[in-house]
Amino acid sequence: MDGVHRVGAGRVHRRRPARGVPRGERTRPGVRSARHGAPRPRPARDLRHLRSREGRLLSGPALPPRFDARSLEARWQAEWDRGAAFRAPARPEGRTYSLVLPPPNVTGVLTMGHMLGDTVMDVLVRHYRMVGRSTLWVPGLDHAGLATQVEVRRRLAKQGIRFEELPRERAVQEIEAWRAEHATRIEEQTRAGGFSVDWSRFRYTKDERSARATREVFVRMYGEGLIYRGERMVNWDPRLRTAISDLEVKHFEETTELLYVRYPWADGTPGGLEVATVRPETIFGDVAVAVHPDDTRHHSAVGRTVRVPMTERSVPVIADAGIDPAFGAGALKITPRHDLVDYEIFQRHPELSMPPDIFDDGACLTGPWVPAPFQGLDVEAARERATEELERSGLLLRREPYRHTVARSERSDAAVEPRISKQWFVRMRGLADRVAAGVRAGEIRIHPERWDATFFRWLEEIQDWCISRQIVWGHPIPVDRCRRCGQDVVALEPPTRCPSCGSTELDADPDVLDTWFTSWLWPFAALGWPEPTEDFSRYYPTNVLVTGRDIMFFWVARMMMSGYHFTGQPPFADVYFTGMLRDESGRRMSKHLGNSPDPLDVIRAHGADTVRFSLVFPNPTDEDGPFGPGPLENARNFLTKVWNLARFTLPYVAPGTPPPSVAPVLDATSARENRWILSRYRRTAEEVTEAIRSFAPTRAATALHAFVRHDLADRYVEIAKDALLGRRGEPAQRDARTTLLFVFERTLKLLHPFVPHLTEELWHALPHDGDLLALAPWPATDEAPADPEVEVEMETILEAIRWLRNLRAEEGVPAESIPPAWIRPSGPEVARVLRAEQGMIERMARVHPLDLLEEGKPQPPGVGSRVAPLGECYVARPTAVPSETESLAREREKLAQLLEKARARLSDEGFVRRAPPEVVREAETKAEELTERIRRIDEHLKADASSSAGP
RNA sequence: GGACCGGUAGUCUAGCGGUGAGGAUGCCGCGCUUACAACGCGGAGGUCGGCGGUUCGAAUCCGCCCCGGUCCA
Repeated sequence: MDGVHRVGAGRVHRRRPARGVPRGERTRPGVRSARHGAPRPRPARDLRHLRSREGRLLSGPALPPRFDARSLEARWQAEWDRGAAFRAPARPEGRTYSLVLPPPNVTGVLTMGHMLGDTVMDVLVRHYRMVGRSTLWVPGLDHAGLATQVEVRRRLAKQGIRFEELPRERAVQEIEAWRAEHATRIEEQTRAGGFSVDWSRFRYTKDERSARATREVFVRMYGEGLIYRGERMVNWDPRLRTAISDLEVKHFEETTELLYVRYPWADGTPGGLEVATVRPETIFGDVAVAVHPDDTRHHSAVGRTVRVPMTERSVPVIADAGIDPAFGAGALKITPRHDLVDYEIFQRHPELSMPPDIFDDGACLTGPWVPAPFQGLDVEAARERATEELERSGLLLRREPYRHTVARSERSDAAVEPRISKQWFVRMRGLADRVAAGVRAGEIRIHPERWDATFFRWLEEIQDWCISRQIVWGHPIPVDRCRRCGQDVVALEPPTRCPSCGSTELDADPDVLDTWFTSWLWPFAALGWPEPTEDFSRYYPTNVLVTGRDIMFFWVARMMMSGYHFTGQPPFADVYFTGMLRDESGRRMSKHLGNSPDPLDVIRAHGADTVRFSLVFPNPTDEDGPFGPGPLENARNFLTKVWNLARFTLPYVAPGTPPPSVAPVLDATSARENRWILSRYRRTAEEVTEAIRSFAPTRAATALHAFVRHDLADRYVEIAKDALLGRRGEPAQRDARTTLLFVFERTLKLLHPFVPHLTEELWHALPHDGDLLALAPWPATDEAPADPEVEVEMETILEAIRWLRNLRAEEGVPAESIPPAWIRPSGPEVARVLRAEQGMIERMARVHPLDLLEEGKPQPPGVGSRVAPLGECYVARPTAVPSETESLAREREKLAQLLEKARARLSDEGFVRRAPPEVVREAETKAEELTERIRRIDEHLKADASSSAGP
């Protein structure tokens, strides 16, 4: 039976009970067993656990000392599935909360970065689900056209197959095979994380419905004039032989050689123009040499003609203000087909005509203008050959190393060849303006806000988007071209004859669409658009989009454009950008670097909850931060703490105890710690709720972590033990038990969005109301009373405990001994509180008896002392120990410095006159308090000196 | 070349005009205590990147510089 868990078979209902309907009979915690942890190294501990386990058996069902994350998580994931807990209702009642999971690329498997985003989304979704919203989280997958084709091409190359040589159909088959493998892995990874997506709504960007949406959008935009076909300068990837968009180009600093080449005068006069270039192989495409009109060095040259080196062609020298006179010798060769700047200059000079292309699709020299010896050479070879040739002919004046930026294709790493080419484009200006206006108006909010500026700048500088790709894998461009009259036919259904000439000879456009041309429709296409589906009408617009900053422009901005344009609404109300994870050596984790571990391995090793928590705490989810053993261990320790809190709580819950439906009602006679922990709980509930709703998951997790560890475990539980065990009478025991159960149960609810599996397990071990914690109501934040007075009082008490413990440690009081102690309170209020909780202080500080000294009474003999803000503290010394003079003197010095600072401020006229009165008063009080404490230290020092001088 | 973001103990962070600059982790000391050694208690550790300025008062606001990162050309 070892390791087998039974979770109340038949207790989990298929459906969430309709709201307002009384819930079914309360369930009792099931009996469960679990594998115990690995054998522990120290025998002493084993003994203790044996004892504790015996104790548990007497008081009811026990949780094992350690939890087995793997079996526990698998079990609850199965329960959630069985209960269809995350299936969004087709006809939601009340408010909805919806979002799409950024569909991961089928290119590979998920990285830890995906886990981060998914965790943030799940925190939001689970919270809003518990709040009672009808939630829909749509999972999906992106066909990632070019990226996937590159991966498959690489895999085939390893088998010695050239992708380009495969027939189109066969190529698509290969890619489909790849997709099938990776889709499974990606789903497995997502499931392992326990993310509450609605798998029944799963979509793929290349399924039939996405194809329809894509086609619809293209046809519509073509009709509106927002899509056009044109001959323009594009980024050409010569390795993949396709155009790519501006965003798919990355710039790198590289050092190459700058050549100074003489273009001889065409009329044979000696000399010529000195032209600097890093690309001598493009000389064959030159149509002119340009200089700046104000450049006096070249005034006489303008209008003359020079011979293009290595050719017999002559070209004019022209003047253009676009030339930088400081570059090289101030003269630039103009190659309009292969450089954007040159192209722009060319367009300003109608006297020039467009030359033929000198490169083929693979960037090898070709065409009528290229001399025979250069025909067929690739860029590298041609550059080398041209340099040699120039040198040989004496036209190479000099060469020097030159640092400049080189454009490379993101996918293939090949140097991008700017090239004039006929492609399909989307007109972006109007779309971008609508988005900018929407974001400015607050229709969409970006979190963290600091990314606004980056976002707007890009929208302002936006260029038209090249959407056609000369590859296999993608949605076909829905255009047919008439072979007879050349007319483009753009229609939803493939046409049979040309509408203008009637010809039936039509050729489908061989190109496919950029993958983002489908992805940008995701928030509504994933909900069924353009069909008027129930999901679309009820769950669109979505509430939030969570993703990495790296696709802010690729995807997020474009989704906003398409959302506004096609649905008339922003696709989501909030955008949240997560940070990037860094590995142990501080490098960013990325697919590219291959330094992200497989999430599935990490989850198997540590458990999904541990991984999730380590991703949100302590490093902010919206900033780059480390992921590795440190954060993981931290999270694991915290979860163990929660587990053990449950083990502690359970024995105090008598069989038949009802679930905590309301906060315990505690009057002023109830133990102070109970009122205190309720108040602290309330503040935590408020903070957690507020933080989640303001997209600050880390702040919420931090608040929970601090509350659980410091307030609940370290303080409340320790203080309340006596009462819980019944040593303080039955009413006190009842109060403590009710309070503990309430606070712990509610804490599990607050923790659930972060660590769903563990909390689900523990919640079921306690009295609870409902079938699944995942569907339980989120705690109302005003359920428990806030009691600021008690919080202040407890602070004083905890301070006293801390000072006494500190004294014990510093005076070398043996751990097992319980010495007498004294406090001389600094005021009546402190005295009142300390007197009221003398017993608590004694137990917690391990002193006995604790007496409060009145003002003027002498300090007891043989004690160690400290002067704390709340008063003087004394603990009997174990034996004769070294004088405390030294530490007291150190303390005095510190206080004296502070006092000096305070006095300096108070004697500053500007401060007294201009600072707000309450700040001045505060400073005065502080100075008085410090003076008093120093006076008392001085008294001690005097007494000490006289006593050590004595016998 | 143009911008943007960040720089707080060994590490990660909170604070964003008035605090004795919080917390986590790591480190050191002590371990009594049947929830927990994956733990408890205590401690040490900081010129808040540097220099100027504004202010009665600056980690916090402004300017310049240095370092790290990112985006755009």
